[in-house]
Amino acid sequence: MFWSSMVGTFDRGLWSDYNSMYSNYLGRLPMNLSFQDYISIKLHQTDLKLTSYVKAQLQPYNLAPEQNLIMMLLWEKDGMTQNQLAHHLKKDKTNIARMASNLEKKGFIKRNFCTEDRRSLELYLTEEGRDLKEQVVPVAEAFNDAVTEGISKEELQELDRLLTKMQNNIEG
Amino acid sequence: MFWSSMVGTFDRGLWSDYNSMYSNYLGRLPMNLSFQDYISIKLHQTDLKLTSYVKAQLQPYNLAPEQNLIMMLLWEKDGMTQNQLAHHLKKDKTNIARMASNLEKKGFIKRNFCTEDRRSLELYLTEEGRDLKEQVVPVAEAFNDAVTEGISKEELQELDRLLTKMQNNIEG
DNA sequence: ATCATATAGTAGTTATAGCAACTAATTGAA
DNA sequence: TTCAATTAGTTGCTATAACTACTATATGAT
Repeated sequence: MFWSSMVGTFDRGLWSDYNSMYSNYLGRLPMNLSFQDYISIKLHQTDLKLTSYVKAQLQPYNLAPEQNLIMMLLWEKDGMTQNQLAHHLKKDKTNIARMASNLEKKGFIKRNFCTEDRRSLELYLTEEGRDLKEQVVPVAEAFNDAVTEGISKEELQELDRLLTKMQNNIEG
Repeated sequence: MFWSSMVGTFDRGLWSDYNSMYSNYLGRLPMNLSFQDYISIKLHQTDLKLTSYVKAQLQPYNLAPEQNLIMMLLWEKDGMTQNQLAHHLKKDKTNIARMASNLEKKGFIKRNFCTEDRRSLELYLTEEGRDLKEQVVPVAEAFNDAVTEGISKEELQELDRLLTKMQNNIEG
């Protein structure tokens, strides 16, 4: 995201021209602000980088990143409805519906209407989807280890706290 | 993003059932892990929340969040090429091309081929695009203030440092 | 000067994200 | 019991993001 809170610019003006490393390949352009100085942009770019990385890691298993989140939940307990998944993942139901539809097309899950509430769709793993767990969970753990390498539990808690605060700041 | 580094789960098992607040509306589902315990997911959700917030703030001005980033750069200096913008914003050139095309359709910019290099497109503000600055910059500043409220410079620097570390961790 | 290579931009595809509008099923209140 | 309101899911739309493949222009080596 953007504009949020400059970091590392305390000694220079907002639009200072310090960023000479860009001038190299931007040529005649007088460099102004580096958008990395805004914490929201940095946050956004970090998220994109992590997503892009894990996407590449999961590619061999024919799983997209967010599709994998659904699989992670189903590996723990399948039979969840799309609505329940939406609550767990804090996502719009339309996204869940489309991701579940794609997972079904790939043959990893089946969707059955719930007998108690015929509006609801329960998601169940297929054999193929169940087998995937053995291969994908290690990838997920390796990703986790890689991202947090050299970051202490205390630092992670602080990071979590600051992210929570930013979220709360724009709530209500 | 996901699976990255649990926070706040040091006293309970990975798949513990502590999260009773979900049990309320998830009904018969035995709650397992809360995905917020993974810092990458938290990061992703925070980013989405900030994006969604600023999107709503910019809606009255007919500017989408990332379109506004381009405008922010052009308000500082217009005449930049799409390629230069891509470097500044660290985005794929295809994204810049489509966003610039949309900004042109909205009448905020004009795209002219560069005379020295006829492959390049230089983006120039229209009167309408230039006038937008007066209205949108305060919105951006208000967003920045809101997000970082109650967060010290030192905390922002620490946040920036940890995000940088996570990015570096998955590089090369 | 010519031709291989590199660069700027476009178009197509897939995936995510959220909004509005819609259908079908359920629930709840009069 | 009946009808309004709610809920689960789908479809369509817009925006972002990154990949591939493509065109047109520049550049550089010979």
